[in-house]
Amino acid sequence: MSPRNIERDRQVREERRCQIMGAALTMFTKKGITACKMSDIAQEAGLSHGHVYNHFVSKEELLKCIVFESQNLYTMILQQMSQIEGSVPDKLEWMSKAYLSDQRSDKPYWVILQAQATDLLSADAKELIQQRMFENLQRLTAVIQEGQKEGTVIEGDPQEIALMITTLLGSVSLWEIRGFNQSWEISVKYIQKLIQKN
Amino acid sequence: MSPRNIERDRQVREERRCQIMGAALTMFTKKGITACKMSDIAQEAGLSHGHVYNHFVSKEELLKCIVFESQNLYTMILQQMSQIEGSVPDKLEWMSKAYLSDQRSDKPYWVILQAQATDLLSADAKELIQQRMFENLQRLTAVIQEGQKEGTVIEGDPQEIALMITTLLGSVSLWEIRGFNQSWEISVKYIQKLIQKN
Amino acid sequence: MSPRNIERDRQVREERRCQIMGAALTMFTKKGITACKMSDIAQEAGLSHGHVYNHFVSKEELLKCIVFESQNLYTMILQQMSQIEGSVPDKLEWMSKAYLSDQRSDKPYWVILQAQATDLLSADAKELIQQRMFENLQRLTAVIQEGQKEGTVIEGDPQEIALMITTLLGSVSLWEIRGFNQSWEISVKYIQKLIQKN
Amino acid sequence: MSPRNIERDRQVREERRCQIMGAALTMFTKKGITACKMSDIAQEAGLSHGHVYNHFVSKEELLKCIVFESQNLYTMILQQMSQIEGSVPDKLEWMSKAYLSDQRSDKPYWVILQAQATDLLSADAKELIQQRMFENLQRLTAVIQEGQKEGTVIEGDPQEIALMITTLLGSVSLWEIRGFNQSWEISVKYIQKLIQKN
DNA sequence: AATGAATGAGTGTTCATTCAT
DNA sequence: TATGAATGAACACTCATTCAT
Repeated sequence: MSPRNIERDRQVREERRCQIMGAALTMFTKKGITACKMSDIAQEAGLSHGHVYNHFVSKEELLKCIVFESQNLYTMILQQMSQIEGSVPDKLEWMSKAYLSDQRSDKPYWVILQAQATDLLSADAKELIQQRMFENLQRLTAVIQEGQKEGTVIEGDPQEIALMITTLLGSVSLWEIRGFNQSWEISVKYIQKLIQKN
Repeated sequence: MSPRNIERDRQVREERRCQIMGAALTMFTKKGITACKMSDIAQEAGLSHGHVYNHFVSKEELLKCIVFESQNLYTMILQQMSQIEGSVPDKLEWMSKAYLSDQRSDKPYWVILQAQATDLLSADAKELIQQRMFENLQRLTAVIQEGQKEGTVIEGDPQEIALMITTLLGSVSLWEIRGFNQSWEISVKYIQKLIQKN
Repeated sequence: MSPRNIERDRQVREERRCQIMGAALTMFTKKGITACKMSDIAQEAGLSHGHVYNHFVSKEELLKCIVFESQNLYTMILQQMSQIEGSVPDKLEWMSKAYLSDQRSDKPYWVILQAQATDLLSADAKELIQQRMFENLQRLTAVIQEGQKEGTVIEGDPQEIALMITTLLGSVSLWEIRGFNQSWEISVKYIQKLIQKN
Repeated sequence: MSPRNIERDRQVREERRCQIMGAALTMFTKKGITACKMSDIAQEAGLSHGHVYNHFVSKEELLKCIVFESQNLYTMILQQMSQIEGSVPDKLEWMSKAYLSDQRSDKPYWVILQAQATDLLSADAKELIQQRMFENLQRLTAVIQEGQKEGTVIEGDPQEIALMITTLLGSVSLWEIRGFNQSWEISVKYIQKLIQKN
């Protein structure tokens, strides 16, 4: 009735939404997006499967939201990196650590990978995901160019280099899933090596 | 008694088997292993879905065979690499090209990745896949050690280096799936960069 | 070419037919007629499943032949009984023993029972089976009447009594299948008791 | 939280369960357990086939429940029989009528028979069914012994006699299925005859 | 909002039957 | 005759989605 309650309701609703998305990311990671049932997600989130549909109209919609959210997080990391003080290699080191340490058992990269390879999503949705990926790639490319200008990053097509780093980070994040018990931390120095000028 | 040509039959049977496995690798790559139907595979192979079961008792069995076959191919590439004349960086270059060029639209790495994350396979099967992965990693590690001895490869834990190379190769092989149109060929020089002594 | 060979061929063919029918009776008993595959039968008979179709056009046909054969055997037992020297109770005792001892692990009654309750057979076929059953029932009824005339069998509707005996014999033959380890032999004396005049 | 009436839900759920079990007994009787489809049962029960699985995890499970339920009903009849006033022959007469009249077109004995002979059920399940059958046989045996003590039942191994009665009841209950139109009622006097002292 | 009963399209798998050899 | 590769209709079972309460 009072505006207080309306605001409160909106907040609660938003919380539920996050709760579901978190649960979905966890379960999509654990079971794979096709094998993961809506009821798995609901159970992980602690509510009934019917109720999930009060927040997301379909599994497809839910997946899209998760993917976009994950991409936004990556965008934010890239933006924060730009504002780091220091050389470009320093920035990249910070970014690598931020990207890899952020994840516990959830693997957003893994979910995006599956999303791009399933037919649960429409071609349009996939296109949009890809476009956002490119935007993030451009953000990284810009930093690489900056590094080449300041002479701290190897020569070569900056987009190639950015692509190399992005995909390598993703693959490293999958070590846990694949049964490699190495910590992601060791990868940071090799990524540095990859871009450093001799 | 039998009016059939036993030897001929055996050959045809073997061919059909390969045909099915090829089709399965293609379709698993294209649709994802869970979303890919047995009838998709049958259609791609040009036979009825029922007949697939005369060669593989289940989808699980078929997946296992494909994964093992793919791992065997990688093993063979690693073994051939060892016998290449030249320095270790030369060997690694040959191996990278062999690994990446071998694939057209089929992405064995992608299928293995999914296989490790699906619950279509039993824990036992996954364990076996992982074990074979480690064996291949050891083969690569040995070559890295050789390179360190001959002084052409950077110092550092050789297994870490091998893991980085493996990871990089895998991540590059997914470019096509993810909608990056860059050719894999540019990646070879980065592997060289990764291992080169400064 | 020679009549010798033609005759010989006919014999061999007839043997094959019996072989298949025997295998089918065994396997229908063991697995149930719906669950029993044509290839189970072929394997038991020692030939390929395709070859079964050179002797029986379908599973339905094969089942019908077995049922008719089993009914014929029962008919023969009933006919032989009529020619036994002695009182009607003696005849019935002989018949009970002949019926029950004839079977090893094959249970013709069990197969007929299933045949009457499955939709593998057409209504027409079931009707025919039932008609033959009635014919056999009439044969037994006649003997009961004879016994009533000679004063060795209880009064009452002779067809009722015949039905009682027939179905009881069938059920006793199923003891083995049902896990009762009692020998069928003990049942004979109770059947005697059932019909004897006080 | 829940806008549902828990108690009401439980009741409805229980009703549905009974409804399905009843439909399954009917259809298993009519078509045979292997030939009977889950959707036949669902249709008979007036709901979708998918929903059956919300109550029984599999066809096997459903069959087991029906068999156990049928055996429990028989157990109850045997227990009630023990408390009947009168001689043992009176008790047996009551029991025979209770057993045979209870069934309309459903034939629990027929379903149990099939259950013991199909490979739909595991060996363990079959064992359990058999064990319960023996328990019921023992209950009947005890009554026979009682009759022998009071001098109203013939001498002889009481378990043999109990087995004969059980067998006879079963065989009579199949008359309808086998196309014999005789009423079961006539059979009651034969059971009396079977046990009566001369 | 919140639940879970209910639906039915969809998928893996089986098996009777056909037919080229 | 004899084989087994090949087909496809059929069925058990699953799960996203809907909706009455």
